[in-house]
Amino acid sequence: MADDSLVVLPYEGSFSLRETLKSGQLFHWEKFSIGELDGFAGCIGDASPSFIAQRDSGEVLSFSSDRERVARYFGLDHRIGEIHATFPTHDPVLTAAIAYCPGIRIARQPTWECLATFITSSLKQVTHIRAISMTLRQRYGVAHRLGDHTFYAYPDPAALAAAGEEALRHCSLGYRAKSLHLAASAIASGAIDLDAIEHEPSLALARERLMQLHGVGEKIANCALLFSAGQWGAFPIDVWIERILREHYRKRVKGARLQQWAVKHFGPNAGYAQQYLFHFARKTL
DNA sequence: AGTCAGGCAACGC
DNA sequence: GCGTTGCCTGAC
Repeated sequence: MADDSLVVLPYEGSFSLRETLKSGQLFHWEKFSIGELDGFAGCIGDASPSFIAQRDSGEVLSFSSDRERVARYFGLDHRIGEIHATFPTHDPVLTAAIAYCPGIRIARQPTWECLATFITSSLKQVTHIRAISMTLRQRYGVAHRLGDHTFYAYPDPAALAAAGEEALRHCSLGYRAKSLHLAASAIASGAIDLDAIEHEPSLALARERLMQLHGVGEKIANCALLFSAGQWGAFPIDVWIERILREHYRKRVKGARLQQWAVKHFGPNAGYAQQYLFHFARKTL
C-alpha cells in the first residue's frame, strides 16, 4: 500500500480533519507523513492502515485504493447543508458553536471498535482512552506495517473474549474489564448481533438492544449508535453537554427528561448538533 | 494526599 | 421515578 498513489477526495461544505480527530470520537489515529505530506494514519476495522491528509487549501488526500473506505469513515459524503437545514432556526448557541468549528464531522466507525472503545471510556479522559485503545490493539490486534511503522487493528470480539477478563484488567481497564469482556463474549458467541443492531432502523430499539450489555447505559449506547451506525438522532449526554445545556439553555432537568428535550429541540439530526456543541463546550466553558 | 474525570449498576427510598 | 454510592486508574 505504501507505493499506492495519493488522490484527492471530494467533499461538500466544511471539513477539518484535525478538529474531527480531536472531537472525542476517534482515539487511535497517529501523525504520519508521506514524503512532504503530513497527515495521519490508522487502521479502519481490520483493513490495512489508511492514510489521510489535509492541505492548508482544504484539499483532502488518501491512497487511491482506499479512497472509498476513508471517505465513508470520515463522513466526506455527508450533505452538511441539508443537515444544518434541520436544526432549529433561532438558536444562537448552536449557531455560535457551528461558527466556532464548522469542520467537525460525525465519523462512521466500524461498530465493534466504536462500541468497545466507548465501553472503556467511562470516567476516563481522552489521553487515557487513547492509551487503552493502543494497548488493546498492540496486545490483541492484528499488526500491519505502513512504511517503517506498525499499526494495529482493533482486536475483534473473539480475540478479547479469548483474552479473558483478568488479562484485560491488566490493560488499565479496572472495573471496565468485566464489561468489555462480557460484551466481547456476547458478540463472539452470537448472543448479541451487532450487525443487526447497526442496521436496525429504529433508534429506540437499537439502543434498547445495546443497553442489554453490562456496562452499556444511555450515554455509551448513544455514542456507539451516533458514531458507528449513522443514527444521527442519537444524542449522547455527557458532563460537557449537560453543562452547556444547563448554562446556555437553562435546562435544569437531567437524564431521560433532558434527552427528550434535546431531541425535540434539535430535531432529527440532534446528534450532529451535539457534536458541535460538545466541542464548543469543551473549549469555552 | 486528596480529588476528580467525557458512566454504570445496584441499592435505598 | 429519583437520588446515592462504589468502582479501577492516572493526572493534577
